[in-house]
Amino acid sequence: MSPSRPPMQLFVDRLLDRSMLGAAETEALLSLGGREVQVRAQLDIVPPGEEATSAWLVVDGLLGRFGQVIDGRRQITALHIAGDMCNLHALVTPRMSGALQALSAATVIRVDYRDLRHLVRTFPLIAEAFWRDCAAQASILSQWLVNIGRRDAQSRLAHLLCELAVRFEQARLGNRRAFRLDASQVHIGDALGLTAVHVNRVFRVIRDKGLVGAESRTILIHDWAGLAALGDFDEAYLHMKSHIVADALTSA
Amino acid sequence: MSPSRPPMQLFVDRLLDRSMLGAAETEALLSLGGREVQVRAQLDIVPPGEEATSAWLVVDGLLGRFGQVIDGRRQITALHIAGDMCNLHALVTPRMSGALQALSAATVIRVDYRDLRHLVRTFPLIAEAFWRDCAAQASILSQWLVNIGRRDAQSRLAHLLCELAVRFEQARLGNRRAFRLDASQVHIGDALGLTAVHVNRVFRVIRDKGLVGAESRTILIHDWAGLAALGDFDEAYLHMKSHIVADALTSA
DNA sequence: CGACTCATTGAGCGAAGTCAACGTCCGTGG
DNA sequence: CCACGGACGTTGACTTCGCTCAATGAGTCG
Repeated sequence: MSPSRPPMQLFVDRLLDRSMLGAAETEALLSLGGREVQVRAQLDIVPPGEEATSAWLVVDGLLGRFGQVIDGRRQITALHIAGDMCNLHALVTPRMSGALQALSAATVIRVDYRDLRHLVRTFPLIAEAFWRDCAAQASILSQWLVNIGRRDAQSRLAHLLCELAVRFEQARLGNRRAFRLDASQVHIGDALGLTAVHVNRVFRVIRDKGLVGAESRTILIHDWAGLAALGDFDEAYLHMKSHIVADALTSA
Repeated sequence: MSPSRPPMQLFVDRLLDRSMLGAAETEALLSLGGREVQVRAQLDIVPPGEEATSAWLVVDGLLGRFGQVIDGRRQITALHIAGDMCNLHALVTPRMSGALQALSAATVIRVDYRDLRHLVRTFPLIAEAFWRDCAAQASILSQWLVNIGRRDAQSRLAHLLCELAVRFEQARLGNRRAFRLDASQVHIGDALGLTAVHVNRVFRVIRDKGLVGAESRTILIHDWAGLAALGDFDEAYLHMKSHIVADALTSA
C-alpha cells in the first residue's frame, strides 16, 4: 500500500506466517518482476479450461477459483484475498489450474512461472515454502469439502464466515469482528454449494439470531463464540505455528 | 507383489507417471526403509486430531482420509489405493493431516517423515515430485468439491465411479470396465456427502439404466460413455502428460 | 445357530431448490 | 436533473431431492 512496502511484501509476509526464510530468499522474492493489472469485477483472469502460465498475486480485491458443471452452474473452490498467490500449485501442474475470476474489482500482479521456477530451483527453502503454501490451500479445501458435504446451510455459512474472519485478520485486512467481504450472495452460494436465494434466507436467520450483521459489504460478527459453535469451526486448520515449521526444517 | 518388485516400486511408478526422476532419485526412493503393517478394516491409522509423524504407502487395500463434524458424521476427503502415499502433504504441514482410516483390510508401509525429509533435502527433483503429487491430490479434491457442491446424487456417484475407474486403471489394478472397490455403501456415502440409504437407491437407478453393475465388491462399468456423460466426467484433472512435466523441468 | 455387518426397500418428512415478483441501490446518459 | 437499466437483495409459494426412521434380507464368521 504505502510506497515503501512493495506489493510483493504481502506475499512474503504470507509465506513467513508459515515458513522460515533467510535474507537471501526474502530478497529474491521481493525482486520478483511482475506487471500490476487492474481487473474489473466478474473478469475471468484465467478462463475455464485454459492452461495456467503464471501465478497471480492479489494486491487488492477478492478472487475466486472455480469449477463448472455441464449445465453452467459453478462451484467456487477457493477464495483469494490480498496477499494470496493464486495458482501457485499450477506451477508444478499447469494442466490442473481451474478457472480464476475476479469477484470484485481487483488489483493483481502477474508473476510468470519462469521466474518462479528459477527461484524454486535456486532456493530450496523457497520451494519448500511454496509447497507448504499449496498444502495449506489443500487443507482449506479439505475443510470446505467437509463443510459442504456434511453440514446444513446455516452451519456452512457460519463456518465460511469464521474462516474468512480469521484469514482477513491474519492478513491484517480487518479483524474477526469486522471485515470487508466483496462478494455477492451469488458468490457465497457458489462457494457453499447453495443457491443465492437460500444464502439470503440463511443469512437472515443467523442475523436474526444476533450472530452477525452487515453494513453494505462489511461483515460484522457480533457473537464470535456463537458463530463458531454454529459452524463447528476450529481454526487449527488455518494456522501453522512456527515451532512446527522450525521442527520441520531442523529435523532430518 | 512379486518378490522381485519391492513395494516401494509402486510409489516410484506413481511418481514417474507425473514427474521425471533420474536413476539416483529412483534408487534413493527404493532404498527407503519402512515397516510393513497389516491393518484390519475400520482401523484408524491416524486418529482424528492427531499430528502426523509419518507417511503411509498403500500396498494393498483401500484407505480413506476424512474429516468429522460435531455430531459424529464424517466426510471422506480422499480415497487412497495401492501405490498412493498417504499424508505426504503433511510432511510440510504436520498439523493439518486429517484422520486416516483403513476402509478395508489393508497392507501399508509406514515411512517416517525424517527419511522423507532427508530425501527432499538431498534431491530437489524428489521434492518437486512430492510437491507435484500433493498438487495432483489437491486437483482431485477440487473436483470432489465441485461434485458434491453442484451435482445431484446420480451424477455424483457416476463421477466418483469414473474417477476410481481411471485411477485403478492407471495403477494397473484393473481397467475402467472392471475393478475391485473394497468400500461399503456407507463409505461411498461418506465420500459423496450422501447417506448410505440414498447411495443404495441411486446405485440401483444407474444399474437399472444399464450403466454399471456389481459382483460382490467388483464394479463393472457396462457403458463408459453413458456413465461419463451422467457424471459430467472429464478425466483431464487426473492426468499430467509427460511433455508438460518435461517443460516444467527444462524451462527456467 | 447366533451375532454381526452390509444391502435393500418403504413411508413420511424436511431442507433446500425453483420460479417469480418486487425493492433498492447506483451508474449512466439524455 | 431525472429516467432508465442493470446488478443485487428480499420475500413468497410451491416442488423435490435426499434424509430419517424402520423393517427385512443376505452373506459371513466363530
